[in-house]
Amino acid sequence: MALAQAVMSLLAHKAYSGYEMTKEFESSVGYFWQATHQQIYRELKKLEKEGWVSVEVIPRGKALDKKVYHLTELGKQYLTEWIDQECELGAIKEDILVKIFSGHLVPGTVLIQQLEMHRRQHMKKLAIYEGIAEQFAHAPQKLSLDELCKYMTLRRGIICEQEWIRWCEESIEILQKADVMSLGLKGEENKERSHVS
Amino acid sequence: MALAQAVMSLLAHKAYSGYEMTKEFESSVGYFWQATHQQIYRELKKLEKEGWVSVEVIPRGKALDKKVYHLTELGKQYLTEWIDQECELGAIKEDILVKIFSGHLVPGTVLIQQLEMHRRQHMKKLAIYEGIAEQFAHAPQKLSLDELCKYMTLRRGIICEQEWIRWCEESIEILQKADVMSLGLKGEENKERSHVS
DNA sequence: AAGTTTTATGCAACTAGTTGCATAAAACTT
DNA sequence: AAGTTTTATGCAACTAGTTGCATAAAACTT
Repeated sequence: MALAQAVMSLLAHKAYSGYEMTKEFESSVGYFWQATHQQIYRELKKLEKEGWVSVEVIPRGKALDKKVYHLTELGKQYLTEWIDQECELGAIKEDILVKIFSGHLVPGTVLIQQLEMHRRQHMKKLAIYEGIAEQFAHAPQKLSLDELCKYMTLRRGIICEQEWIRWCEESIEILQKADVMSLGLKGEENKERSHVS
Repeated sequence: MALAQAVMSLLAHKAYSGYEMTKEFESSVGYFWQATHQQIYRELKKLEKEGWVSVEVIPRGKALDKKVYHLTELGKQYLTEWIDQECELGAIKEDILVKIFSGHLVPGTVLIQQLEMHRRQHMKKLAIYEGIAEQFAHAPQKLSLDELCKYMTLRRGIICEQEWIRWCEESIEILQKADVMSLGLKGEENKERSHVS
């Protein structure tokens, strides 16, 4: 897996402590890679052992030392070599699709409710991404290569959210049409049943 | 995690042996949930213990017995209740976005190459999905609810692939423009360097 | 002044998922 | 006839990821 590379990818921009990096994984990087603080602290230790990152220890009195991690030349070399290698497509694990797949077990209204909830969740994410995108919008031609790279990953996030919303709307429409047409009775039946039980 | 539900979701359509289910996870269900044969065999045993699936043992002489799993009424009940519950968005772990995120470390040509490879991979997947979609296309109005549900998940797959392709093309264009404009020299520099080393 | 939240790091025990095998019959290929 | 592929199930050992803690200073809130 590429947690090591995701961590080093962040360090390629600037130095981070474990805590700062966790925050980053909860926001910006979070839309293409997830990790808990536990994973991050452990990974940073592993990367240090390999010589891919170096530690700058900052004492904080009686509290545990703050440790700021830097990408080493060796780490940078490893990362650039990894980028040039062939990679697989990311794994997809979507609860909503599992639900839709066995959706014939429940009344159409339950599916529509799920799809509407899902749509709202993606609307929220889209709003967040569009907020971040504004930072880049004011000077679109003057972006440095490193800003441009961040912008491209953000664009992917925006497109992804837009298409989830489109699919939710399309699916709700399909279900509504099906309910009116051939499955009208079945829908009523189910409504009655859930009323009784 | 929802491996249990993904397995039961398949059994909601028909009975499967572990082997048959593995094949299904490699193709149809594979575009929204992945699992190895090991995970599936173990999960089926777990589900049997819970009483959510029942086993039909078919002897095959000297070879190990074939075990066909069926969804029980209890399992069906559990699954329908799960469908109605709130769920989180799926986790995304995309190597290609990690690569782009630290893309300023490598020459633009390397990124473009990666994006083109990625585009080809999604084109392949799209072709497969569109092939499956043809089965549904000949009688679009006459689909049963259970076929309709499968069709909706397929639609999601198709939209997803199309948008990955769109994003790859957009990103390649952005990089090419940036190379010509402000970063032309840097690109040349990098080309020279890779020529020497 | 007391209580809560944020910053900051880490251990231990757990569940989930992966990799590399082993076995063996049936079907297909050269 | 011998070799390969497909069907079919499973163990053991591993790595990856999650959950529930514990600690403690600094900053903010009532």
